Amino acid sequence: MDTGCGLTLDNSEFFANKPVFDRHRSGFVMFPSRRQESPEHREVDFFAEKTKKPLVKNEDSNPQPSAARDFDVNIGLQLVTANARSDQSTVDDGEGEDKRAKSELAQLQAELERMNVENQRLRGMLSQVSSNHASLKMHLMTMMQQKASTQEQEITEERKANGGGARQFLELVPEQSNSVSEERTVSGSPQNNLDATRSKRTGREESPETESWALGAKRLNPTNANQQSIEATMRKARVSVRARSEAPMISDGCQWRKYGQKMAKGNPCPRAYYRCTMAVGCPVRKQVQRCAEDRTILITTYEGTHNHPLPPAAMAMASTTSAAASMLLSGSMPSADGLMNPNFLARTILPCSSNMATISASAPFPTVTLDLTQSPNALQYQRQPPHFQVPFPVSAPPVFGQPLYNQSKFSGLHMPKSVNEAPQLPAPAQPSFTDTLSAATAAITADPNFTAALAAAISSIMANNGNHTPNSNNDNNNS
DNA sequence: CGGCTTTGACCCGCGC
DNA sequence: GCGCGGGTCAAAGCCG
Repeated sequence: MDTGCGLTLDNSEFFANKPVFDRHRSGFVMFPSRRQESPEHREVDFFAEKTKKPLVKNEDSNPQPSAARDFDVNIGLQLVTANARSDQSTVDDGEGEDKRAKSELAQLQAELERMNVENQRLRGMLSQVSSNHASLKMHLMTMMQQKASTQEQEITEERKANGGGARQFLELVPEQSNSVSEERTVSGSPQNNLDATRSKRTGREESPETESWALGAKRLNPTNANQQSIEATMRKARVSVRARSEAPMISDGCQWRKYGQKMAKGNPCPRAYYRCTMAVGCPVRKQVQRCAEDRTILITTYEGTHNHPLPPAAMAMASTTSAAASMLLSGSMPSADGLMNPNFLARTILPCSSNMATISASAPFPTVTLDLTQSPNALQYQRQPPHFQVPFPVSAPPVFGQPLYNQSKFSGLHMPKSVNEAPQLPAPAQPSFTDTLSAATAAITADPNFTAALAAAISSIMANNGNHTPNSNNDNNNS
């Protein structure tokens, strides 16, 4: 099935490195024969690597002048071919033919095995890096929050002094962002209470950390309460992914357990509720539902942040949703940085998506909708009124991994544009290229979410590399 | 037998 | 206060 946006939504084939814990089952009534079908063939492997390519690739047959070749770590292939040539020179053509073929086969198999090991190792490293980044991100968000309050205070003071300018600045802040910000900072909000009670109800399955997250905002000192509140909002922030698929669920590399199903009003298709079971007490949940108007569209809504290391296959989606959630939150901040981010978010989160990302800060949960369907009218089906939309035309070709890399690589250069586009920012007039580059670099290094998107990109690159240049990894490039 | 799905019941917030 | 809808629970049953 072609999604038209480069996502492999074909149910037929998964990559050999697909994690063993990927064992989803369908939950839709509209597929009554699901039990009889192989689960692996009934789900969309959203971020999985594409089908295997032949081990030996003729590198000269399709030269790629693009930046993609920068990631071709070519070594093993030449060794193999060199050996083959060496064999050819020393072995007679007649009886040695089979021998040579077997030798080549053995070499290739050994090479393949080595590649797989190396691949796993790199994926593990990526997983660890991403895990570290997640904790750093939380820390950074706390600091950003503090900075925001400081800025708000300064703005208020400036407003007292100047009047007009600051007022204009504040009026440019989308209305909803205030409410979201409020939601994030007011620890005693009804939503927090709701989640607290829900955590109590689900305490049997939730970790003490999760419970303390929900209840802590009430008891802890202001600083901790702030962080707890941020974490609470991080959990509440939702990322909705719309993808065209006939499969009942997208495979994102995580392990999910279905805990409920409901008929939602206005939609003949039931909504299924899943909980992440990769770690005890992981707060991440997701809802899967088909679009009422177009049942080929699968809407998957993620909520929360994983509290455990993720397998590489899950990294892309998790990083994307995490980045979307955190950017959404930072975008709701009443600071200049916050306003800049939604635009950057839209360009960065899923730059390979062919249409647009919609950021909805509407109650009760701020939601980012990543529309991966090709239909230009896809967004019209959204029931929630978008309070501000960030349409971003993407020129990336319809391949998931590589455009992500490209976009991630260059999205930093978009940043200054975004900065300049943000009307509330007094950007310097016509900055020089050096300034632009510096700003881009600063933005890249300063934006915590870029790294998440980058992690997703790297993951995709690794997936792609495994396909394009299976021989391109060797021990010389381990570092 | 453990883990999963199914599904009716329950809880809670919200609007009237 | 009541009804509705969303979200979750938990017992029962299924499956490997």
